[in-house]
Amino acid sequence: MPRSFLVKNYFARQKPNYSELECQNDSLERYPLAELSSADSTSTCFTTGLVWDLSVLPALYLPTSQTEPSATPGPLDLSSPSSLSSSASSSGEEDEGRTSDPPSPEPVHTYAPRQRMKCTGVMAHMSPPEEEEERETPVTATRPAFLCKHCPKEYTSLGALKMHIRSHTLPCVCTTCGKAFSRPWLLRGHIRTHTGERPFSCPHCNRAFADRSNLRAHLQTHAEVKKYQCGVCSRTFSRMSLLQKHSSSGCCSTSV
DNA sequence: CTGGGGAGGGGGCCC
DNA sequence: CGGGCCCCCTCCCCA
Repeated sequence: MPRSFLVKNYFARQKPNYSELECQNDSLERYPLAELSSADSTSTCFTTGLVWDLSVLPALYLPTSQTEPSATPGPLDLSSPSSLSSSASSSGEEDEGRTSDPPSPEPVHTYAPRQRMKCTGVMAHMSPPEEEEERETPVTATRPAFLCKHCPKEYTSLGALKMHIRSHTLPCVCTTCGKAFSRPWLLRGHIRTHTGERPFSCPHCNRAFADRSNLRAHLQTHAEVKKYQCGVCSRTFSRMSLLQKHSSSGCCSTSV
C-alpha cells in the first residue's frame, strides 16, 4: 500500500553509483553456474548455484551525482543525522567503508526453505520494553538462554535479545504515518517512501531505488546469468522465490 | 504464470 | 554494550 512511493524526489541527495556492477558479468564467468548448481542438491532441485555477480557490490555505492540535492528534510528530520549524512554526505560511500569486504566470491547458496521467524502476532504489541522482557532462563545447558517474553524466541546473548525485543516494541515511529519500526534504519528506509528519495540508482537503466536490497535485486534482472539456478534445467532466476516457483510448478516437480 | 518492484524484518559485524 | 549499517531474505502486489 505505501506505494505512495513515487512522490517527489525530496532527498535525492546522491545516488550511489552501481556502475561498477557492470563488471558483474565478469565475475559471473568466474563462477560457472553449472558448477555452482551442482554444489549440492540436498534440497532437491532448488539447489541454487548462486552466481554472485554482485560480488562487486561493496564498491558500488558511489555517488553518481545525478542527483538533485534538495535536501529538504521531510516532516521527519530523518532522524539520525549521522546516518543520513553518512549515507548521503559521506559521499554515498557509506558502504565503501563498511562493506569493503566483498562477499565471498562463491557463496554457493543452497536453497533450503528457511523459516521466516516472524512473530507477527506479537508485533502489534507496542508496549514499552520492560525489564522482565529479558528473562534469563535458568541455565540448564552450558550457555545461558535469553527468552523473549513476547514470543518463543530465545537468544544466547542479552544484546541479541534486546535487539529482538525491539521488533516487538517498535520504538522507531514514523511521524508522517505513525508506522513503527524496530530499528532506526528501517524507519529511515520507510521515510523514503514518503519523501520519494531514491539514493540507489541502477547504472544500466537509470532506475533508482530507495532500498539497496531492491537495487541489488534489480541488478539481477540485468545480469545475463541470474543468481539462482535450477539444478535441473539450469535456468537461472533473479530471485529465490522465482526459482522456487519454477521448481514447484513443473521443472522439478519430481522432487518437489 | 512469471518477472520484477516496493517494503520490511532479522542477524551479524564494526565502531 | 549500544548504535549504525549491511546483507540476505521474504512477502505482497502489479504488469
